Amino acid sequence: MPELPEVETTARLIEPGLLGRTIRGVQVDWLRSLGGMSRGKFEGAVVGAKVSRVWRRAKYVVIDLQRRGKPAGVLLVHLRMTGRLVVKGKWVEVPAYCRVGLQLDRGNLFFLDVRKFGRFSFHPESESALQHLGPEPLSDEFTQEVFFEALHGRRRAIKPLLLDQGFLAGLGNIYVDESLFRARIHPLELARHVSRVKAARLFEQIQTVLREAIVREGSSFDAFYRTPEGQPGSYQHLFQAYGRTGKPCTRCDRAIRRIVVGQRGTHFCPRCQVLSKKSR
DNA sequence: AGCTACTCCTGGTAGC
DNA sequence: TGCTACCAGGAGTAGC
Repeated sequence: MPELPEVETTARLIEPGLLGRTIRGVQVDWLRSLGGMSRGKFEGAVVGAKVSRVWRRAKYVVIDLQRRGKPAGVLLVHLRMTGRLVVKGKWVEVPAYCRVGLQLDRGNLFFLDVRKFGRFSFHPESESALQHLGPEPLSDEFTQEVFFEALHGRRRAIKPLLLDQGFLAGLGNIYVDESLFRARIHPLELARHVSRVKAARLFEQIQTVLREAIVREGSSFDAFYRTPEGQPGSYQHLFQAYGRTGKPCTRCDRAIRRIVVGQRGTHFCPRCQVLSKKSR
């Protein structure tokens, strides 16, 4: 499922086909993808606008729009489970599972989404729509010290906390499991009981996992995530925990266990990731 | 504050 | 073969 590395890859790969393009028309095949806006309002907001920038914040692809050189709102695209963005050239038949399409002065942008959880929504400006999000894990403002202090005040288990986009932006189920595995921290360890040493390890592993996954253009292991060019990512070959239930731990050979934490499948090594007594 | 349960969705697959 | 039941899950929300 698309998390920070997959969304980063998507934003990077669609940008060349969108930059400077003007939106000529819209096609909406699933109204709820617009996140509550009517078809007519959406059309009025975007038709005639020009794309000035494509970037990523948390798990959102952000498409900045302009009119006559001035900011004219943003499109926020959240891929959720099965969303994809694809830029196609001149003539196309509409791809399967297309929920929203933008006809451009050159080419088309399609939002495809099998399960319809994703969103393709217009906002007058990005700040208020993105203000609920925590720090970017690869930004300068996110430091070891900031991370340790933030963990210190929380009584929640570490995994649900890392999945909370208001605490830290961009991580999802896969990269949380991988980061906790590499840092040797049990997913149910209470955040306040994560020592300074372990917090430093987790900080490093979160950044390492994300950077490596970006280089590999994300993870593809089922029929869903593909880059906008249709290629699978390759980080799934480096999974050590996620989806490896029953397989040997790469460090100690013990079988990887699967439990459910906050309704999410959670994978860890019961020997390497031990729950401290305080957190039991 | 932070937990659980529920909702939204559908393709794939296991079981019969 | 063809059917049903169940599974995956990000984020928002309700209720405790």
